[in-house]
Amino acid sequence: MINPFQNISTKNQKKLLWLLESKTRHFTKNLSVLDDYVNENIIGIVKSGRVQIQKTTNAGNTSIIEEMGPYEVFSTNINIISNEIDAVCVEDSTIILIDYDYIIENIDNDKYYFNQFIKNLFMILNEKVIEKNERIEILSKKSIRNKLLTFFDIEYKKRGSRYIYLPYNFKDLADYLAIDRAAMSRELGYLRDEGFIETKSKRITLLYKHL
Amino acid sequence: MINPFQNISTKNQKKLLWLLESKTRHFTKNLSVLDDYVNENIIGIVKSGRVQIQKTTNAGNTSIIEEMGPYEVFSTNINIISNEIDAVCVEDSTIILIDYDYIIENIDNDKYYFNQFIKNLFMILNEKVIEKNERIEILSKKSIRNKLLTFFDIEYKKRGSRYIYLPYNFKDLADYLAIDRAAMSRELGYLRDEGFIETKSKRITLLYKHL
DNA sequence: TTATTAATGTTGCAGTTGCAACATTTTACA
DNA sequence: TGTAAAATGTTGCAACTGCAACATTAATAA
Repeated sequence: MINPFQNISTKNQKKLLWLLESKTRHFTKNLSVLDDYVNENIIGIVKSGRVQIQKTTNAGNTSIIEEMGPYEVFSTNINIISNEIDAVCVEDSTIILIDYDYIIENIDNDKYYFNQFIKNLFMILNEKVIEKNERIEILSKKSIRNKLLTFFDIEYKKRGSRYIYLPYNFKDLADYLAIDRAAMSRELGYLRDEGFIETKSKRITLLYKHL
Repeated sequence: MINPFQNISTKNQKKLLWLLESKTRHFTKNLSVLDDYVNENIIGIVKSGRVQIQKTTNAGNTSIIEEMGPYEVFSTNINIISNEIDAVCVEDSTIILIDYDYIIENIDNDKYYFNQFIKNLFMILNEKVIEKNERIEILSKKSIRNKLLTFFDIEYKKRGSRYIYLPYNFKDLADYLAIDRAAMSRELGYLRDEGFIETKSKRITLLYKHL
């Protein structure tokens, strides 16, 4: 995880935030962060607390897409794909809000801290693109089984371990894979029966050779 | 589309490319651009010609994910998700190749042209993320009908027109939506029968009210 | 023009999936 | 510890979808 302020001194951080006319706002638990900025391009940096990117289905169910802590970055562009998706504080939080256009249109290109900040954001975006690509690769598979196996493959390659610990529950995994939870549970059962995997609580063990 | 060299003079472009130790390579038609750089993070900028991001299925069929002309940017990180995907020249092309790490690790942060270049890349990445999000939103829908309708919605919002001209064929659209072409054709037929859309060659007209 | 190939449309069918409903297990917390 | 709530497992069923095979139409080049 890349800190958007890495290689920028505390003193310069302040200058930077002033230069970009950023706003630091406190949000109490359950408040939506970007509600007041619906049609703007806002970059949010979590200073303290925790923010969840949530999706609310038309049935009224909410699911968690992502959860972020201090110095993680979100934005309308990166995360808020549709009007079903929102950024919500799950604790009292302090968020730094920066207008994307202020970054792009700023002409003070000679400030070291400004350029470093953009470089950091560039690196963060690069990571986000990779994550999005992973998800697209999974979602492009046409069966639940292939979605699961692709997910396992990616996790295996990332962590280099046959043990996958889910940092969320199976409902959230099903949402991530865009499949029905019950159908996923059924397919996991088949994979278990066929000896491909073992599951114990939130840990999945990959038993197959061809990895 | 953002030119990665926008706001950088020709003279400074040369300095930049030298600073980043970039390589400008010529590729004849049908050559793979990133074959020699499989496990590296390479950014490619099309200088002349055309490059396609292609996917080859295990059955040996290739489909086009994206096509790019002069001053469009691709990279292993952004495009080459899996080893099924490759960047291939469809014409004789000249490509500028830059190592991602050279950009990140460069310490000459005081060069105007360097900072401007990163800013440009940041904007380009931002656009790519938006595109990826669009695709994820579509792929997350559970039925072919909803995938199509979501695709229509996004196109309508982007272009503001009820006419959608496909810049590719229906097979490529099916690949983009990650659905079977025949099943898509069937569903488009239903949508036609139910009066939601009209199709004429590669033009789709949206007839429904709730847009 | 005509021949050939590519693109698109159509359809039967079997397998997969979403959905709903309920059972069981785990977790949270009073 | 006990109890309620949440998470997970299970299953029948109808609908959807992928697949294959073939028909039709459009595009391309000789």
